[in-house]
Parts: sequence; C-alpha cells; structure tokens
Amino acid sequence: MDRRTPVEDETGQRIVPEAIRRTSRPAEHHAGNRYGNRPTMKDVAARAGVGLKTVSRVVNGEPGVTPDTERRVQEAIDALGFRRNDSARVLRKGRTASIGLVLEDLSDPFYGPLSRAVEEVARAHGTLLFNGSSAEDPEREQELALALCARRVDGLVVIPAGDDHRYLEPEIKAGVATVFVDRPAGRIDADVVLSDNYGGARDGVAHLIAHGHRRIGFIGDMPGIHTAEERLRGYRAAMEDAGIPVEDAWMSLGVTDPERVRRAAEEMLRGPAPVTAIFAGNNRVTVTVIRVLAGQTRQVALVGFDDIELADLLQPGVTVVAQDAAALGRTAAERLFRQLDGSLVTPERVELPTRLITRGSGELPPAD
Amino acid sequence: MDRRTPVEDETGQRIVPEAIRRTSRPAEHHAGNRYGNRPTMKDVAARAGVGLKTVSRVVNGEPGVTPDTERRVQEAIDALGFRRNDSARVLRKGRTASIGLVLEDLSDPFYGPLSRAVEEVARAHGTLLFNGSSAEDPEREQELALALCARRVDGLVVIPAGDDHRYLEPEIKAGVATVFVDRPAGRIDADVVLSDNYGGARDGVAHLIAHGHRRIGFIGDMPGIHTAEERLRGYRAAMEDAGIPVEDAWMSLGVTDPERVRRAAEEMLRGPAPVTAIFAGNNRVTVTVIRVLAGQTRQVALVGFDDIELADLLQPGVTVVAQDAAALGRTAAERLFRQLDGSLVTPERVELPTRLITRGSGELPPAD
DNA sequence: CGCGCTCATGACAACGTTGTCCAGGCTCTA
DNA sequence: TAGAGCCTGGACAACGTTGTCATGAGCGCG
Repeated sequence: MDRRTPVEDETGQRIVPEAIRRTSRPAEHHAGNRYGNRPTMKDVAARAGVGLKTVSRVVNGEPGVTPDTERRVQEAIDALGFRRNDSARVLRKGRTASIGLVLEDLSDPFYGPLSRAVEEVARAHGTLLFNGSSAEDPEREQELALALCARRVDGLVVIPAGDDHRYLEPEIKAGVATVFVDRPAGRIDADVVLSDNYGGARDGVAHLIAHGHRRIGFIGDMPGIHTAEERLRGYRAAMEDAGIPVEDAWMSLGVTDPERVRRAAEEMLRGPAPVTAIFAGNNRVTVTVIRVLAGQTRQVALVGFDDIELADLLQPGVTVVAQDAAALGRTAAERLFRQLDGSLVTPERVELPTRLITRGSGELPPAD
Repeated sequence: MDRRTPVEDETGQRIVPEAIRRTSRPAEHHAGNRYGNRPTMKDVAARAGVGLKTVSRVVNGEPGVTPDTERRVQEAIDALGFRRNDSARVLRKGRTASIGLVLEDLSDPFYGPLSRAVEEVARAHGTLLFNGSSAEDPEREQELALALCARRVDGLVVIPAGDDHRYLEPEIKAGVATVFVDRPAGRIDADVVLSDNYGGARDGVAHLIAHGHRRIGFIGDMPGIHTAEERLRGYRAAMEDAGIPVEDAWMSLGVTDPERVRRAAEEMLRGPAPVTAIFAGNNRVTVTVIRVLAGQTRQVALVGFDDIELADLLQPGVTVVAQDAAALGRTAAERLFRQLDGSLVTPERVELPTRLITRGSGELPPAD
C-alpha cells in the first residue's frame, strides 16, 4: 500500500501523510490578491512588453497580431501560468456559456443518464453545466433555480418539484432560456418535455388485462405529482376500456417509502378477492414490490413503470414500461439551445413515447 | 392528454403548441442590454431614490439601513424583478462560491451517489456545483478541469481519467483547492480519497478461498487504471496467502465491454480444469458475469467489486465487496472545504474501508 | 516625393458589484 | 447650548476583461 506507517482514525479511515507542499497554502491564501496572486492580462502585457489589448487578442485568437508579438505574448502567458478570468469576461460579454440543471436527486438511477445527456448537448455547444438536486422540495428547487439565475446561466433545465413556477417569470422575460422536463411547469407558459406517462401506464395495464387479469392493483406516488396522476389516469383508462370497475382497495396512492409500499402491497394480496397483478407506479415502488412478491407463495403478475437494472436477470424477468431518460434530457437540452439561438419561439409541449418491455413478470397468468 | 390536436413528428414525439408568450423572446434578445434589459442596482437605486451602495446593503442584508429606506428599496427590487448579478460580485469579491466536479460518467450508478454527496456538502457551505464527465478521456478531463478553473471555481473534486495532473499545478498554487477521488493524482502532490481497493479485493478473494475454492478467475479493467491494478494486487495477495499459484488463464485484464467479458468468462469456464469461482473487478463486469453464469448448468461462485442494485433479489444473491460511493464524495468534499478555510494544509491520502456483503453467490461450494 | 491606405497596437471606457471613506444629521451629555 | 460620538447614506475606485476608437508606422502608387 504505502511504505509509511498508516494511522487508523476513529472512522476506520487509513490516513497516510504525503510530502509537504513546497509552498504552504494558507500563507499564500491570506497574502496578496484574492485569487492567490493569479496573473492578469495586465501582468502578461507588462512581461511581454505589449499593451493589454494585444494580450486579449492573443488569448482570444483574434486577428491583427504579428507572429512575433504573438510568440512573445504566448511565452509570457506560459511563464506566468496565466488563465483568463471568465468571471470578468462574462461581466463584459453578457453570456456565461453555462446552463443549469435542477433535478430531483442525482443519485436516482433515472436522473444520471438524463443529466449526462444534457451535459453532452451542452458540451457540443461549448457550454458548462451546473447541477443541483431539489430533493423533491419546491422551496429548494426555487432557491436553486434562482441561485443559478444569479450566476447568469444562459439557460435552465428544470425537473419541477413544485407546481408554481411564476417565480421564474422575470428570469424568462430577461432572456434565460428555460425548459421543463419530466413534469410540466406550473402556472407559467414554458417549454415542456415529458414522457407519455398516461399512454405508457395504459399500455402496461392493458398488457396485464390481455393476459387475463381483472383484479389489478396500482401503487403510485402522491396524486399531487403530475407523473403519478397521469399514470393513475392511464390505469383507470385501461380498466375502463376493458369494462372492469376499479375497487378502491386496489389503489394505493401517495405511498413511496419502502415500508409503506410493502404494507400496501401485502394488503392488496390479502382477503377473499386479492389482486392477481400489480402495476407499480415508478422504479422505487417496483423494487419494493418485487421484494414483497418474492416472499409470496402465489404467483402475482407485475408490470412496473421505469426500467430497472438487472430486471432481465430476476426470476421471472420484470416487465416494465420504460422511459428513455437520455432522450428526455437530450430533447430538453436541444430545445434550450434552440431557444438561445432564436430558432424556437413558441413554447411547446413534447411527449416522448414509452416502450413496453416484456420479460416474464407481466405475462404470468392470473392465479386465482 | 391534451384537447388540442396532437401532431406526430418523425421521431414519434407528440408536439402540442402552447399559448404564445406575451412578449416574443427573440426581439427582446437582440435589442437592448445584453441580459435582456435586466435591471441593475443602479436602476433600483434610481427608482427607490437612494444611493447605489444603499441598495447593495439591502440586497446583502448589511446593517446600517433604516427600516423605512429598506422597505422602499425592497419595493423597487420587487417591482423591477431585480436579481443581483453574481458575475460582477465574483469579480469584485474573488470567491465564486462554486466548486467543480470532474467525474467519469454521470450515468454510471456508482457516480450518482458520489456526486450527490459532494453536492450536499457544497450546499451546506452555500456553494454551487459544476459537473462534468470526462468519459475516461484524459484530454477531456484536462479540458474540463481547466474550463472550471477559468470560471474561477473555488475548488475542484477530480476523479482522474489520466495519470498526469501537472497541468493543475499553477491552479493549485493560485489557490484552487483540489481533491482527487477514487484514483490517485498523477505526478503531483495532492489530497486523495480512495477506497481500499487492495484490501477489499483481497478480502473478497479470501472469502472464496475460505469456501473451498482454489481455481479462482479474475476479470478486471485495464492495468493502467489504478483501481484495477490495486484489485488485481489484492487478488494475487489473497491467492499467495493461501499458497495457491495463480495461472495466467485465470486472469483477464483490460476487458471491460460486455462482449469481451462474456468471452473471457466463458473461456475460464472451459477446459479440463475450469475455474470454480470468479472475482469480478467492477460493477459492469459483475453484471455481465452474472449473465454468463445464468446460462451455465454448473454452479460457479461469484464475488464482485462494487455493489449493484437488486443484487439481493437474484438467485443466488450476489456477494459483493461494496464501496461507499457517498462516503467517498462526502469525505472528498469535506476535505476540500477544509482546504479552503485553511484548516487543512498537508496533502494526505485517505483510504475508506470496503465492506464484504454476503448474499449467496460467494458462498457456493466449488463444483468440480 | 508625397499622399492616402492598410494594418498592428494601445489607451480608455464600460460591464455591475462591493469596499473605503467621508459628509451630514441626529442624539447624548457636560 | 456646544461638542463629541454615532448612525445613515452616498460618492468613488477597483475587480479583469472586451469593444471602440485613435495613433502611428509602413507601404504602394501616382
């Protein structure tokens, strides 16, 4: 590992001292300029014996500089380790070449690919990405979005936690391109990119019905959340299309933490006329339901909204209605940049299709 | 869905026009100030009939303003929709209250929680987080890191893709706090937070040996990657400790894409003396190996490095050496802020322990 | 040979904010 | 009532960069 003696601290971390830095940091920190003596264009100019503006020209690759002068300037830049201060540049130019992404929780496997997709589009436009998690808290969403606006991001991609986004009106008016993803914006006209939650859920439930099920349970998120509402609506529509009256005992809403999902599922599976199939309203619910079903003797069919990793390796494989998270992110980001270059003016609502992936659990026959 | 007629475009997206915005954006965009007529403190001051600095005081909650004046200023702020321009603030103050995170791939489930943990610590320090994926490309890592430095982030958390980070030396000298995570920095003295890859792999392999295995395969990433090297070293150490000579046919290195992992695994399982257990070097390898083993008639034991979701629901459950991605991120971010407040001066190397989670696949007896 | 043209270069202001410093009005006390 | 001290408010410079414009040298051409 390391030849020096390791010390074990209270948390079990092994800490090994490295060589001391040549220059101690704090001293540098408190002395001199705020950026720790960072050279500016002025310094470079002085060293190269040229004017300030000439340095600016070289740094930005503008024409009108003799090769000889350019060489002198470049040498000074390298010698001083100069790096342009983009804060000042932004102040002057007005564009920050950065956009913000406000999502719910970066550690949710659904948002990783979405964020990555946004980043790739941003990168293609020479733009950096700020990231922030709202943790499903409307206040935190607003705080984050406004903090990003204060940083003068050129645009915002928002996965709404709240249902009132009027606070963004002045920003949008001031030119901040804005796209909402996954859930629609509240009380404001704006670009929206969604999955077809209604259609996806309807198809998933219809799939169960097609395999002979009539008593089908639905476990989903709070009705206040748009996606949850749409999926419930899809469930109801599929049932109605098949002429099956839905019983209250089959529906569990606003249930999201594993313990309550577990109880809800177990309840549906009890009694004289238990459900023979369950439609799970999102990936977290699906995972918990799988756990519950694994402990049951009777076979219960399952279709989940959102794909989950390794779903194909379980016994049986988990049938899901999959959204394309990357496509959501990509579409949103592309629309954002089209707003920025002026080619997109009218706010629209885009719905991406979902895909039913059959793997076994949704094709089990009813076991009454 | 929507009562207006949906139009289906070539990609199957359904597009529904929304109401036209009251003010058309592009016109606003090209006319007037660069920020689309954003009010400044000067505007607020004029409207409130006070001095510029007084507005600044109110905005920043500084003392020395009568309640009456403060009210007038606040009214003007609300009326104009003023939002402080942090770019200018940064230029003046020198601290951006933002840090950068350069990681490999945000859509990898290992990095989501890590990123989220960094964000939480940042948030606790009133700091925003830039995110960027290097896609395992050293050049792109450097490009990203330097772009973040040009934005004058206060600090950088880097998950190295390359093995030479001397390009960051001027930045570190200039006061950019820097912490490397998951893999050590190359050719530079810096703070590093790692998992105990060597110890974890050794424990995992020793676990297999303790269950009677002697012919144990190892499938891992390129030897150039630090974590892969350490894990291989752990494998060798465990084997040596048990007095088992390792055969070349048992090791497959530099193999990471599913197809080649599949071939490597199948090869190890062929022949007169096939391996009876496999140690998988990372989460992606583990998943592919699980797929291969699912197709085998003979039972083969498996221990994987990195935990994977739903590992407990498979048959058998997958035994893994788990790293705590969130702890890595949290530790790194905390050290970064300790650098910033000056309480951390000497670069150190911190190693976080791993945890062996037994779920069945690692406890299968050898089937020769 | 001189005129005007091109081109490299630099001086200067401006971007929007905050830190410093000073002015003027108030209160309190001797 | 005068002087000291405090409190509120504002004028001004500075942060590092870029856009505008002026300057002066070099050069071609009549």
